[in-house]
Amino acid sequence: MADPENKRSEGKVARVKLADVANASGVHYSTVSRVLRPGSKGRISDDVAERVRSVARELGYQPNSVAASLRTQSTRSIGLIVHDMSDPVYPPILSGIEATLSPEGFAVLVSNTGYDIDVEIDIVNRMASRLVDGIFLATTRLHDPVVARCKELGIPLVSVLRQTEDATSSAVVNDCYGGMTDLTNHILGLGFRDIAVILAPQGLSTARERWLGIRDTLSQVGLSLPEHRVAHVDRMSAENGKQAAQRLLAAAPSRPEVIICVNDLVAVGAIQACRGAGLSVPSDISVSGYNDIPLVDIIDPPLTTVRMNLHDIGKEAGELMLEQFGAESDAPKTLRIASQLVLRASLRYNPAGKNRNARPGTLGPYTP
Amino acid sequence: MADPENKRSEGKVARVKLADVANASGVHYSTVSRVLRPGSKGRISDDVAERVRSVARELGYQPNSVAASLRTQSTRSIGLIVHDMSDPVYPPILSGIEATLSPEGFAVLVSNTGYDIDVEIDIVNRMASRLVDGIFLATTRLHDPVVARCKELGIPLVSVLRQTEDATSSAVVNDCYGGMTDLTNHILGLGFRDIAVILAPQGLSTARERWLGIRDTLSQVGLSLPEHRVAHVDRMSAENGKQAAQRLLAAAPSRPEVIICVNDLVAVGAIQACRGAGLSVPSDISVSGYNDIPLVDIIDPPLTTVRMNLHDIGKEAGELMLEQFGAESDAPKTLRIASQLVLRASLRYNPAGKNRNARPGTLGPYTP
DNA sequence: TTGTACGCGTTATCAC
DNA sequence: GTGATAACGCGTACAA
Repeated sequence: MADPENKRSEGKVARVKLADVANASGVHYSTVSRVLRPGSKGRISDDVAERVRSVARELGYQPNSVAASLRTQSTRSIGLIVHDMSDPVYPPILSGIEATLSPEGFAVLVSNTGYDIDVEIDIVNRMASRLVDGIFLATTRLHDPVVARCKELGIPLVSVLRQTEDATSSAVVNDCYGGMTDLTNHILGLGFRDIAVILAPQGLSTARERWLGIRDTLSQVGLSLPEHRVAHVDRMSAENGKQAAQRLLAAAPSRPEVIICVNDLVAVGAIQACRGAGLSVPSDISVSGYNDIPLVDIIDPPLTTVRMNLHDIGKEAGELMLEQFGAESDAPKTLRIASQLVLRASLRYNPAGKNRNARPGTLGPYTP
Repeated sequence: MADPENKRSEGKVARVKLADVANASGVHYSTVSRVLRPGSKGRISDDVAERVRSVARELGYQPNSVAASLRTQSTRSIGLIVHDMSDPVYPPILSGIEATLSPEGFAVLVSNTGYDIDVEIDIVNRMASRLVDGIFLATTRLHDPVVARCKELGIPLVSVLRQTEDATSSAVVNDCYGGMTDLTNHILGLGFRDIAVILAPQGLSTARERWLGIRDTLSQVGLSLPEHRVAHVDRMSAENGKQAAQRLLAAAPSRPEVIICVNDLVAVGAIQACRGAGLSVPSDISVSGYNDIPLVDIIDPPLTTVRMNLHDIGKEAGELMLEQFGAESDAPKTLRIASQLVLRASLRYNPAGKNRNARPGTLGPYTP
């Protein structure tokens, strides 16, 4: 049924190989190999090289990289494993990876796990079978069996976007801690004091760093969040964000001044929930996100968020991979790419927001 | 520098191969091959099969698919070529492709062309070198040298989302003509008569079909668009859409009742342009899009658009590819996947829109 | 500078 | 049923 081989041979155009070029050039095929591979050992006389090259071009010779791979034990292909490419954070990473690795002749094998760990393990095993030269893992958990499996298989690994707790493998991540710190400081600077958060499961470095960034910044000014100002989502979707925000609004008689959300989709859901509760954003309540995904600049209201430099993360991850190939056994590195605040209308300090249930403030004014 | 081979061998864990399993099992490695491959020729005694299998498991044998590929001339890998994965229409197609092809053991090689035709040709050549079993091309133009190149190379090709003029290769596309026809009929049914459009370059089947859908539907009720109601964008971005809409609004003293846009991003830009001109959408002017990309349901105003079933397009494309592998030389097929109207607030008929410059209507009421 | 010969790990086609 | 053996196309140490 699925038998590509048939079709290929049925293509009737027998691929031209080194031997064909060699015959047509009157030299041995090893000579052809040397000519066509820049950086092979012995030098070749210019006239032979020229003749071979022109014959190769004429015959339309295309190297068979499968045969080369079998010989060299390197496929010049690398895997990229993501939960779901439909999440807009991944495509820019892919293009960053391509930016550094395509010029080096690498191809990228992309696989979606669909958030299924068993699928993920299976993908790694298949990629190992295919002898990928390395794997970019965007799904890395703080404690990750998949990372362990890659080590076991001896496959060079670079985590992107997230990192393991022990940081024993290389990674390029966004500085989520710094990003959330900046955002929280900005929020405090505006005058907000009654703050709520919607968090994601703490098994990922992104989710955790963002939470720690908030918590530490608040505690520096003596603030801590009561339980009824903290909500959680299982997965970062708008729907989950909406429900979490509804829980927040129902959890206490007074509503918070601002909801800091773990990412943009959750924030979008939170905005919807506020609307549904008859609240206006940002007149009655403010909302912030994280990621700056496309279109959040033109939703209603435009979302205040934190932008990651995803393309750079991909580029740097590519560089790190190349380094791993080169070095004998480099110590694993973790690169943290800075993010930047993107201020938009969803966040505005409104001490006298209409309908606002006053809540006795115990804090003086705060200056950052 | 970039020398994956080093690393691999430095991984010191020599891969276990057929011969290793054979030694440990006391049989010949060809026997091991037969055992491990369901559907090989000769039958194997159950006890040998069992022993071999358990030894293989014990040793952690992973087949080397590069070696297998060299032998079978099939890599069970396929390419997916897109302009830019960041365009949200592509990821669902990828996951559809994976849905049909992963279970069959295929891996997907993804490449972004960055809208550069030379890069695209290069990508095809590289994929050919890698002996991909087939290519999914999402960039297909009505007259496409890349499609020709694939034919020349004898690589099975399935276009996704777009199709060539002559339809000489297989494709799975959205029924853009039907989708735009439905939308236009709906718009006419609401009472709209003074219609403007923003079109994309007609070198792609999607852009052309959408335009033809509009044009034919209008002409069926005796309408045709004057030049000042037609604008073009070079590329379908929000920024370009904004500029095109500005040109439309400046092109005539009266403004149109509705702007039908070639896709959602362009529509988003058009909405911004209308805002910028002091117009309210949809009170003063309506706007429609095409694609139903994420978040357009919650922008202001929510966008009326047409949804394509992208995941299905990918799935069917996978099926078509498998068919091509199986059949000797199937006649190329073009599958058209239906789309559906998604009605939202950006489109509302307002005969007496405030500020509206009346324009003498010469048409009676229209019933669809 | 160029040719020889071997091996990369499989699959497939022979024998036995 | 199972073992031996020849490809698959290329890279490279070694010989010439």
